Amino acid sequence: MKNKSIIEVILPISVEGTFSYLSNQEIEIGKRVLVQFGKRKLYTGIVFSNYNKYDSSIKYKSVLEILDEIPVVGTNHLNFWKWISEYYMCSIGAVMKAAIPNFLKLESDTIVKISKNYDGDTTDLKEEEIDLISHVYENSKLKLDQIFKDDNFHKSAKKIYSLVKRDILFLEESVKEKFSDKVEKKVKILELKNKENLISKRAKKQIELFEILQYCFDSNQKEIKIKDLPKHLRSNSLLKSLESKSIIEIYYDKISRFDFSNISVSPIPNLSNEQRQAYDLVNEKLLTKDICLLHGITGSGKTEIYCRIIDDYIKKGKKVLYVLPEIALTTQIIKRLKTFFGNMVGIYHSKMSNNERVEIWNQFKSDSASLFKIIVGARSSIFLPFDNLDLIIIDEEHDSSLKQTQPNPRYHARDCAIILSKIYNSKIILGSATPSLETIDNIKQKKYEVVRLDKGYGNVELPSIEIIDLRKSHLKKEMNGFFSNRLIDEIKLQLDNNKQIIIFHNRRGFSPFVICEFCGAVPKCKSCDVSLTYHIKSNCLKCHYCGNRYDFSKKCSSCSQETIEKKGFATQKIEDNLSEIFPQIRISRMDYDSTRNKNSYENIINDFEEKKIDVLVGTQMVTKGLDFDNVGLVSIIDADSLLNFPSFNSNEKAYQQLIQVSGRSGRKERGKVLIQAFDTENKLLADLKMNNFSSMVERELNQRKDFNYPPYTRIIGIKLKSRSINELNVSSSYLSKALKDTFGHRVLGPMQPQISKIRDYNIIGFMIKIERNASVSKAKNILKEIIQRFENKKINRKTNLEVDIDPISL
DNA sequence: TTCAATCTCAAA
DNA sequence: TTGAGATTGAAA
Repeated sequence: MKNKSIIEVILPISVEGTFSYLSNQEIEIGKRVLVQFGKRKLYTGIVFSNYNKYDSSIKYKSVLEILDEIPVVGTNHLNFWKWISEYYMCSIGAVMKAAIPNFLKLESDTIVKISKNYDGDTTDLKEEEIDLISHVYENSKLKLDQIFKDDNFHKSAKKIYSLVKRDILFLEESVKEKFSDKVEKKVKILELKNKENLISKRAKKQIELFEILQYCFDSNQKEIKIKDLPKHLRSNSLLKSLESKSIIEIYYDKISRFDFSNISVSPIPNLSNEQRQAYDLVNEKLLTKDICLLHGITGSGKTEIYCRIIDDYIKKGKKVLYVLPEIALTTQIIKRLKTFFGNMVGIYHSKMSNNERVEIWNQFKSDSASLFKIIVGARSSIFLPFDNLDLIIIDEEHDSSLKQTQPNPRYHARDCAIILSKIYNSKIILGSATPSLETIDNIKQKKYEVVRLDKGYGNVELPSIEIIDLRKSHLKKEMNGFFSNRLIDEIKLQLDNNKQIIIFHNRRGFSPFVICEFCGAVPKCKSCDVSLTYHIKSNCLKCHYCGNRYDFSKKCSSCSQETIEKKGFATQKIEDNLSEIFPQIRISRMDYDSTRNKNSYENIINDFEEKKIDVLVGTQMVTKGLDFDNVGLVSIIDADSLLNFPSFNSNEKAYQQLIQVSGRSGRKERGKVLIQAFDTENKLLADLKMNNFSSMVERELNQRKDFNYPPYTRIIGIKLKSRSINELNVSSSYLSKALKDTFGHRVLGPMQPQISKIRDYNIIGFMIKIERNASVSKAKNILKEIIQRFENKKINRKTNLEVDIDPISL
């Protein structure tokens, strides 16, 4: 093994550990390599370490290709990956999968070809084999998995392998580069003499083009972009003919997908006194502590403060990461940041095109002096390979979208960012109007600092909150559909004042369930344990968990009566109901169904901004961060559905959500919030009305303490999933015993989740509560052993086990 | 006997 | 995660 080094490689698969390969040269850590793994398949791996000892028990393969000149991630980030994989109990390969843009992960496809040694002799061949061969013959570059997808051949794996053995077919692995530079077609002007000799007088277009070129050339412009030419002169044949006369040369120039030209920026607006104070305080506190929470009520202008601080940082040549819980929010923030910081701002999230993501990524690789100084992104942006990072802002710190739930790694961007900040020695600002209890606890423990901002920007008062007693309204028959008379009057008033209205209801579709009024049967999804939601537009029943559609009919499938009725209400029905009451107004709906198309979300927002819409009805999509000036009223149609959610953090989440929606009202002048509820005695609503966040916090914290929930414990969630209920029961009682033997009373479960079956998989959950003063990592090690034993048991083979560290719900 | 579906294990 | 040899099960 002389002159060969052994390197450890991370592969993008969910198998524990790294893998050793041989290389005839030393490869820098963080570079991508192409390696074979398993019998055939080629993967892109990332070099994790060098200088390893030779181990005779390993059958080494060699690195096939080194894919990078410059490492694609630094050692800093690899340590970060390692931490994530340990903390969240998943393979480092799973972390790699989440971290690296898809186009940097090359994978081979198996191509089926006809062997050169095959002479076409069909004797000794079966009919199916001949079919197969001719299929391969007709389709060059046929992928193996394509054959299996083909209905005619989907069962032909064995045949293919036997034909391969007989040297009739052969399999080739092909790896394609996925990323491509964006190019621009250009023309270089070479020679402008002899126009008369070269171009015939009848070639009018050529002459026209020639003259334009001449003009350019004379004004000292030696090349021109095709797209700058007039449309009728861009044709390929026209350009080709000039090229053949050596007048021009056509070529392609690599360009960036992003605009780095200097655009004019406007100054950041001056801060109000309150903002100024908060700004000063944040700066002061960050001198001694690394993490500071900016606890500012909605509409207090946190963003301006961020901008100031960002500005300070980039003026010192430093880099800032700004993480938001959702992609939808990035567009608005980006717009604002761009006006202040121009093209120093970059975006990064999973809905961007693959090529764009690679380009951003490359911007951050170690040697390139990145043009972006600020990156705004969703949770995956914590994986960008910064060479240095000085400030991380986690906005809407409490938002559960910061946590990934599916697939592994189930990481929380806020918590990971804190680790990241230790690696880079950077500061963190958490922002929220309703901070998570975990964060509040960290402040109480003096781990984080906090700065409060209790006044609205421009001294706008918090919206007035009124709770409408639906019980009374129903009794007094003061209802019109789902709208109490009080609410209708208020809507009228707002409309008369030319104000806009947002109506929030967290159920999409038309009717959340349908029921047979004769026998009481509720149609459910075949694959999931959920009732089906009626959608009016497609007149069908949909399962909101797996997306299955079913035809809607009045006829009950269990008693055959024509008595199926739609019950309950969701956004579509509210929209309908409202337009009956107010036929003349413009209503729009914003939910998962109305924002399926790429731009529909932005279109709705824009229309609302431009006041083309009077009332916006929506699900939780409307609760987050949207900033409209003219909203006078926000209404929650049915608060009870938020309050009665069986999860340990449901109150916290409900409060956060209600505050969030309320905050959409009255950004410029005081707005109103009307909450319709049956359970008007609810303490949460009282706190909300009094804007008493700390009362809610104290009550919740006491509850959490009494019942051993976070932040007083750390939770490890475990889910078992299986097609067969019987097997699941067997596995779960096995696991239950194994867990309880070691963790005792800390184990909760087995328990049925709210939805016990999704996509034909039955689910059973467990929860382990680890005391705050106990070692979580020790617990994880023990758990790992238990899981190992669980998976080695034959009876559990068909059951999937998922671990979720710090789950946000059960 | 034969073929496909399913299980099981190992990969560096 | 993937591939393929081994095992199982049903059809013929």
